Amino acid sequence: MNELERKCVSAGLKMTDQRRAILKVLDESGDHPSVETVYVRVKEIDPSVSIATVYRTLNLLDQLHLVQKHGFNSNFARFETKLEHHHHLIDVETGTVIEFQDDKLEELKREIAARLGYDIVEDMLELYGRKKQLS
Amino acid sequence: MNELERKCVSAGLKMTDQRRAILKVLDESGDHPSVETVYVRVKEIDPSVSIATVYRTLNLLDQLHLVQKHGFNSNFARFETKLEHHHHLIDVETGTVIEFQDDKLEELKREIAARLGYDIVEDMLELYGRKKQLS
DNA sequence: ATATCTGCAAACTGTTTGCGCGGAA
DNA sequence: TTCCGCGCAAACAGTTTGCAGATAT
Repeated sequence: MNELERKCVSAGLKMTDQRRAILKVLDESGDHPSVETVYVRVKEIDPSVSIATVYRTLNLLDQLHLVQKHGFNSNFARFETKLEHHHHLIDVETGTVIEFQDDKLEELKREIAARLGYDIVEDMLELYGRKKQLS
Repeated sequence: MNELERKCVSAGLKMTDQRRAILKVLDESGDHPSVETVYVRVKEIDPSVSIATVYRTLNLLDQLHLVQKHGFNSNFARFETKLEHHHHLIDVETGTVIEFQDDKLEELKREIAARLGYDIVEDMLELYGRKKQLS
């Protein structure tokens, strides 16, 4: 029973085979899979799972804050299980995604929002960059 | 003939009544209207315009970099004509978008990217917030 | 026992596209 | 005259939902 599963149980969710399979996939995914990708991976474990269940479960986990739902400027959602707050730098040449975190940035964001009269509920910074040339 | 219209002509687009109406609406919109909103505003000028044309024109303008297309964590696109670099704070309650710019932020982003060995090509910060309560 | 969960298929939403007519250049 | 652009309706993709049966607790 993995961490995610434990949290689901204590959130009062019934632990079905389908959910166990989905949670296993999420737990083992180091990337940012789409619903379709999660679905494909889940079917390798249990081919009977329907995509409707994947959608329902993913949305449920998102509401429980056990996964993070991203838009990534695309017309479909992508998910990650890493819960610590972080941001993404995307290498425009290779598509590689680098995750980062910065305390000064966190403080500055809060400061900016406060100046505008808001409390931050959520936020997202995406840097698109090219590797520096060593000249 | 507004700025947008001039740019369209020099990009080789044919200037039809429909496009003129859409460009006028965009030019006069200080907010970040959705396709539907642009459509409604355009119909006040010319009720015969179809929503397909609004979609086609908006996408065209986006490709020409004459408007900026945003996702804003929503399932529909929103547009703005402001082209100068800035970021957005989205009111999660109302959907209102507030624009901001911050020099310290610009420097910090550059610093973070440099630390990771990158030069920024493009970037996007979105803050989702709730109005502070005056306690 | 019973409330929750499931698969299925149909519905929904935002968006795109093929078609044949019409209008800008 | 020649494309390009248009309105219309159908198609599309991703996602959600009503239903009736199945299952975890």
